[in-house]
Amino acid sequence: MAEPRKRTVRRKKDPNAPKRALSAYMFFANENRDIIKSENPDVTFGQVGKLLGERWKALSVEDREPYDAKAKADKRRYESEKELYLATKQT
DNA sequence: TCCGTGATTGTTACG
DNA sequence: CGTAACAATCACGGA
Repeated sequence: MAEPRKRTVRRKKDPNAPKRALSAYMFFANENRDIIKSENPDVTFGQVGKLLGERWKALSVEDREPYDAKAKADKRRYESEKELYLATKQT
C-alpha cells in the first residue's frame, strides 16, 4: 500500500503549522555537506546526494547517535511550537 | 484502545 | 524558484 509520497509541494493544513522537526539525516547532512564537499568538491548533488545516503547508513547506529541525538533534540524545539500551535489554535 | 497517514526537514546543483 | 534522490520522523488525528 502506501500512496506516492508527495515530496515537496507540502500542503499546509494547520493555522500555525508547527512544521514538525528536522530529521537525523538533516543533522548528518549538515556535517556531510561540509565533509563530503570538502573531500569531494567535484562531486555534485548527483554524486554527493546519493553517496550521502549510502554512507549515511554505512555508519553504525552509534554513529547516528550524534545525528539521532540532534534529531530528537530538534524535535524538542518543534515540541514547543507544537504546544503553542495548539494553544493559539484555540478551538 | 489502536492504527496508519500525512506532513516536514535539510543538502547539493541546475535550468 | 522548485525539483529531484537520500533518509528519518513521529505527532496528529480518526475509527
